[in-house]
Amino acid sequence: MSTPPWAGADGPAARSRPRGTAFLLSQVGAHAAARFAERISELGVIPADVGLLRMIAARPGRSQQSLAEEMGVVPSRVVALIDNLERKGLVERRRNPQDRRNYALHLAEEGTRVMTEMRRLGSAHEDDICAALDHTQRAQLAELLEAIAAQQKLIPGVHPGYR
Amino acid sequence: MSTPPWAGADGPAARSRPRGTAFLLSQVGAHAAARFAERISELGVIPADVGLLRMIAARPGRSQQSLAEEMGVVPSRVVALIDNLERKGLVERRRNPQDRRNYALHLAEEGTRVMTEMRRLGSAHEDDICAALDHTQRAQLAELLEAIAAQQKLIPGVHPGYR
DNA sequence: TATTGTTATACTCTATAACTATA
DNA sequence: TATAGTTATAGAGTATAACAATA
Repeated sequence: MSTPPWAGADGPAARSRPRGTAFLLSQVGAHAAARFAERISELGVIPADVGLLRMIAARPGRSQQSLAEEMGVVPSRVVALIDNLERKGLVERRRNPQDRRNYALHLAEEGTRVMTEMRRLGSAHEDDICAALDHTQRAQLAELLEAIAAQQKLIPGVHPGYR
Repeated sequence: MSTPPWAGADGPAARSRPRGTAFLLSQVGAHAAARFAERISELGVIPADVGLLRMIAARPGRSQQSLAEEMGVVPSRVVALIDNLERKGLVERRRNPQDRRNYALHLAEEGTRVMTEMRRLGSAHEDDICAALDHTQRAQLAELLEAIAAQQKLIPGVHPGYR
């Protein structure tokens, strides 16, 4: 790990001033993301897979192209990701008889099962990360973060770090 | 970008429930980290460099080995990072006459100048990220994040994502 | 000629392990 | 024999661009 400049110096003098909020945000955020990745690894998926599965579940039959656009990645990246999910039996590529150029992507049965597991893990993750806060504080934190997210024009549900 | 499962589904029904706090944390945190990396790129350094410079500034004369341990990376990784900083004239490798196996690392003049710039950028970054919040809210956010960081046993100033 | 998906290629990042020089 | 640092190598991840099939 490295220490960004806004982290405060190492000496006792510097320790006394409050650590930067932006640094704390990115430190705690990275920790949360790492812990989540750890958790879902037991399902054999990576964070990018989680996003793909959710996008397919939300709109079954969509094409790889549309996923690439929404994820902000190049189509060839989606090929590899879907290859993986298909090999694990989580997703099915079905030929579209109307337009045989693209695939209609669907969750396989195992994919649906994994999605259920992911929701369970997501809840546990939430409780783990917020264990230090009571119900009121969690709501407070969420409110503050949502204010930042809105002002920074972050798209709800889209995670710039998970590709 | 992908959407983790705790992000809420895409449909209107799912939109209605509050987005997970853990997701928001990692989303906003990743955004903050990316913006910071963007900012410091004008200085020609990456986040890992920033950490190295700070560690060297805090304890001049230390060895590459000690940096590797504190960063939690392999020594060969430090070689490349210091190579870069030396090539840019930010850091000097000085032979230790007592033990000619290791180097004593010091900031070069340019390195000190860059550190000053980094502090300036760090302040601007802080104001940018927290622009949506007033002074009281920033303190509140910092308090909540510090509670999480402490409970999760995060080491102050050590960023798991910046290596 | 345009579009979807795939493959080939190359580039970056990083870890492992062998190696050099010093002790 | 042990330690600090370096280099060589290989592997993962990912983007670019050429390509095949279909429209």
